[in-house]
Amino acid sequence: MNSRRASPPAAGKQPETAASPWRASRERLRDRAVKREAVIRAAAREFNRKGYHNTSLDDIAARLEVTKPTVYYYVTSKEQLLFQCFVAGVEQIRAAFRDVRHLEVPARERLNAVLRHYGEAVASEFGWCMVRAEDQDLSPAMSRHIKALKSEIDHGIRRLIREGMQDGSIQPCDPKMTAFALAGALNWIAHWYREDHSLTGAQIAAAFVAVFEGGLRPRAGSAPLAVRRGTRRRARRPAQAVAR
Amino acid sequence: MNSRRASPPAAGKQPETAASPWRASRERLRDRAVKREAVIRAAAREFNRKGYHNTSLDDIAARLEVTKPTVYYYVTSKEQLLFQCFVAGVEQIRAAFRDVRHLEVPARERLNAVLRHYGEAVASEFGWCMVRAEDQDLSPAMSRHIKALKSEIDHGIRRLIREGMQDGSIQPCDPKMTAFALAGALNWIAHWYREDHSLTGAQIAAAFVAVFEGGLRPRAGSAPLAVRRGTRRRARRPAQAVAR
DNA sequence: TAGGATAGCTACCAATCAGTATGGTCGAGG
DNA sequence: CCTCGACCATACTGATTGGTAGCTATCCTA
Repeated sequence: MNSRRASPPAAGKQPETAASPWRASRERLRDRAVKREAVIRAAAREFNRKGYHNTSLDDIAARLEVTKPTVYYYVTSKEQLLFQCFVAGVEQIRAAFRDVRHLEVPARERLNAVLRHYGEAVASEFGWCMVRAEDQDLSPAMSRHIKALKSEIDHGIRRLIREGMQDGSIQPCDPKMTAFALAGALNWIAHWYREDHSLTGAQIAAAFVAVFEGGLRPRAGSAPLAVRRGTRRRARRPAQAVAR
Repeated sequence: MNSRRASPPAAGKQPETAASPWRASRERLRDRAVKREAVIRAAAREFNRKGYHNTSLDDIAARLEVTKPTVYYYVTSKEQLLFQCFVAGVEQIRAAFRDVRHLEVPARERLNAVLRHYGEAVASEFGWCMVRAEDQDLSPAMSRHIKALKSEIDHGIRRLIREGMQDGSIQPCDPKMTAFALAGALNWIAHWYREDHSLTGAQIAAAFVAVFEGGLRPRAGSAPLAVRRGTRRRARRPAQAVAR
């Protein structure tokens, strides 16, 4: 599938106008891989802005100052484009699991680390594609592939939860439902983050982890947990959480 | 818009094959409102199964054993169809807020009650439409309308959180981020519930509320588990949470 | 300099689908 | 029995869009 990945897409940067690798015919033969990545990245941005179905390949091509057949020169179908975006996002999360595997800390802390990376990935430019890649839009084969990847991550979270329950760092709970709740909250970031960039992905992830960890019910000896009193007047901002 | 709503769509039932009010030309003149609702409900089911863009109005019509112009006889556009499904779902949540308004219990418990209803609504047949109604797919006017409704719910949750912080029933936290986390987790139910009906909507909502309340970190008096190492074998089940 | 590979473009096709024009059918009121 | 209007079907359009055929231009190599 994604053979020859020169470098992981390095989400999070988003140089905004990311000078398309064409233009200067001088560097035309540069490297096929970097162009391919530019295509995928451009697709991710457009999907993020307008959704998969509302984005035509002409749109993506225009964004790169190229024509549609050129896009097809680097990608075999629109479906594959979505799939590649998905993989780029998921890969960041898989990396997070690998990173914490060897840490010698309680499972809850390993889980927190994964969740933080998870949140950052969802807030990245590939987040939308990763979270919203619908099997309804994909061929059965790709759908299976995607489900397998998602399932892997899900079970990774569940495993950390179980380990935490065993080493005493996590409250006894239902691993499946808890994993669903955690992943759901983080996935949803992709829906509203685009319109509300008041925090970075890392800050959001950290805030979420704090909520998950402590829970809503006040703890015995933990009054001064950050946050000054003085309930802010509701700010009347456009942001919302219910959806998008 | 939805004038003459005979009875609230009563989600949750889903008589599955909900005998379309057509069929026997005998009852043709029955009641316009019930037919209109049947159209909306059928649309919700199809959207839920295949997604908005992968569902044609011919599909919906076929499901009702009718033709497309008939659908247009009860609805002005596909967009409006989605909008009506959205409203049907959101109305359940608004009702939940109204219900708890007068309860004389700590804000945390009122919040929990709302979240439980919220979760049930998302798991209902209108859940998908409510959660996935993309402003990208809608005209600016309807998009604004939907955002307003979503925002209303979001701020309702935030308000309950603030009230809970004031009456001491909720741990000090950032109301905005906490509301996002809660709503996100619940919204995400719509993604996977369709494939995993092992629990009812109410059970899921209850499980989630339990997680939110207690948090992951063990509480003082509640976890006598000290614990050996020995990572449990992973269970290898098909379900997943990451998305869908 | 011929030949091949790379890379991109113009022009087109075929399919899908939201939405409509038009006309038919059936029950009700006169 | 006859018209009126509610209701629904047949058959069409117009626009979009994923994808392709085939030509062209540039560079590398021999």
